[in-house]
Amino acid sequence: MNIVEQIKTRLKEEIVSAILKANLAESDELPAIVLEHPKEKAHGDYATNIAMQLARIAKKPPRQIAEEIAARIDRDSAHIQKIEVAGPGFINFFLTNDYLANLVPAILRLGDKYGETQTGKGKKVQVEFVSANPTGSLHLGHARGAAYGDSLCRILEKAGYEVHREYYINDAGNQIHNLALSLEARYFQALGIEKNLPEDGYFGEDIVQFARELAEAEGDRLVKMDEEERLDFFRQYGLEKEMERIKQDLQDYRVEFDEWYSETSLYTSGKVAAALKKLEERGVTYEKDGALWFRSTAFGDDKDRVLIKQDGSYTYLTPDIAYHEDKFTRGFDLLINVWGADHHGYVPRMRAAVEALGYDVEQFKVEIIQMVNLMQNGEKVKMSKRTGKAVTLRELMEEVGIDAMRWFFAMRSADSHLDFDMDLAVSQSNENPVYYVQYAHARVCSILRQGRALGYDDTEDAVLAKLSSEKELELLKKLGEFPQAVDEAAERRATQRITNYVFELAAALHSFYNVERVIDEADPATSKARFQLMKAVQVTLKNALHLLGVSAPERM
RNA sequence: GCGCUCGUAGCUCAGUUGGAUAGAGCGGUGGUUUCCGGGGCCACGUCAUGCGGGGGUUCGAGUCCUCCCGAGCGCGCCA
Repeated sequence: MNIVEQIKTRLKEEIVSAILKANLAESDELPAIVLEHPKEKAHGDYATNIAMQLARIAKKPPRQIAEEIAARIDRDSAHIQKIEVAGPGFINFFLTNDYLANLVPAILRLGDKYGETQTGKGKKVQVEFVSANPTGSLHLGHARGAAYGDSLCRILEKAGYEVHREYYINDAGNQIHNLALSLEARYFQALGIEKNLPEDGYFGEDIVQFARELAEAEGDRLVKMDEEERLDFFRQYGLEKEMERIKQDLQDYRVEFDEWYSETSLYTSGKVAAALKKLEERGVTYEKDGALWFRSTAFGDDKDRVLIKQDGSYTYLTPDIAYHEDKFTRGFDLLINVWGADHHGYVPRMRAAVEALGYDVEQFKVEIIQMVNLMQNGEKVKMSKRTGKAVTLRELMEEVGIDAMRWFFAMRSADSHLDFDMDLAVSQSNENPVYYVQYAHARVCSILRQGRALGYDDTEDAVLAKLSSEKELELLKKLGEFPQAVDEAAERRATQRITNYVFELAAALHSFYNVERVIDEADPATSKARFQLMKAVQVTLKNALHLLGVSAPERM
């Protein structure tokens, strides 16, 4: 348990024991003690509203209850300097600062591990994200989903969860057939043979390029091939090339996956048939108009859904149900799906399927990633200037940089629409939050370099009680909040909790820096303590930025 | 028509299981420089008829319920 958690736990225990001592409630009717971190500094380090909650049970006015509790708290054992009863019955706790001195050595000892918590220990989470069809380049919407999903995974891991990152490849079905036809047409065209793309084909530059490479490598060998054989080839080839490109884009974007799960494999392994059989056995299917239906309305969906079409083929839903059945049988405690906003209508039927298969819907979460508007010169950018098509992930990486993208996509809650300001993202100025926080890190590194040149070091004994000025204490408190920020971000699946934390920590650092001097040769004892404080800030900033996939440069 | 999401300062957005005087950045104004990185810091104020509007639940509502308005998206035997 980290230091701040220890302090809070101790305080809660002390509050409970005070309530019991005052006979305000029996232990079995006691509500959970909530400690909050008041926004107003004048309200102390922690505050609890327990007196208001007890008003009904104890049948006394909240303020009187608060006074009775406050009087019975053992201040010394809970590191309390002062207790105040305020407002309608809040109890405000002002802590002594002695515990903060332990924070710096703890952070230095933990290093990269600082911020890790035990919250998710023993829980297996599977996160499925991006899962873009392998029929073209990743673009803007995928960029947001990838940034969010990857940061979420990193945060969950930091919070102790065992995380499995997965990309579902839709490598079966119509769209792959269309990909093959499109590639075939482009290949013929590359050889100077006229051939049209199918109406719902894919017109991307990527396919033109693949076809050109193929024409160079293979000449007209494929033209002479049997048509069915040829389409098979193009299906395989197109899929391979598209996935290769997607994987490269994601890797460059600092997004990693543990598993690339093939839809086709669900068919070949018999999992689709097995899932269908399970649904039939559970009595949630029926036949109508020559098709097989899933009675999803029995589980809250708007209408029933087709599983097997009249022509005997499956709908998209069917293998997806098999996929989720498979996820559950792999023993995950929680499944998180990150989907684009255009798929939100699909959520009720998938949830219905999860329930119909006999699983707890609470273990199935869908995070909807809202739309992104690219803004440039105050106007919406509809299409790429270069290609006239949708703006790709690759183009954005080249134009605004990975750090800015990862930060901007993580900094807003996923479920609200986002205006991505390209001008701001590329600006190297204080308007740009990602530069602001990276600058803080670079500045600290610069101080550390100078300290080391004077012989300071992280491991020597320093009198950390020297860190007692207002700015130092604020900075220490902010450093101590990191594990809690990780927990909250994981719990709410809210990446913006981390960007906000990093920003606050950077601000606390700059604010300290302007008032206090770290390296002062006239006062080596204070300098040593502050040097270690700076090292702790550097470690924490770096760890927090790492959760976002944003680099922590030592120089800028 | 139905459903989902959203509506908080001039702009872009935070706001933890309902809690005290609703915040941040940017934009604006004024300070700050013999100083470890001035890409910083500090202050001000706006500007919110108090969180789109009305009603309700509650000791207490931006947060929960309900109705209305507005925006986006979705409503296929497509994927």
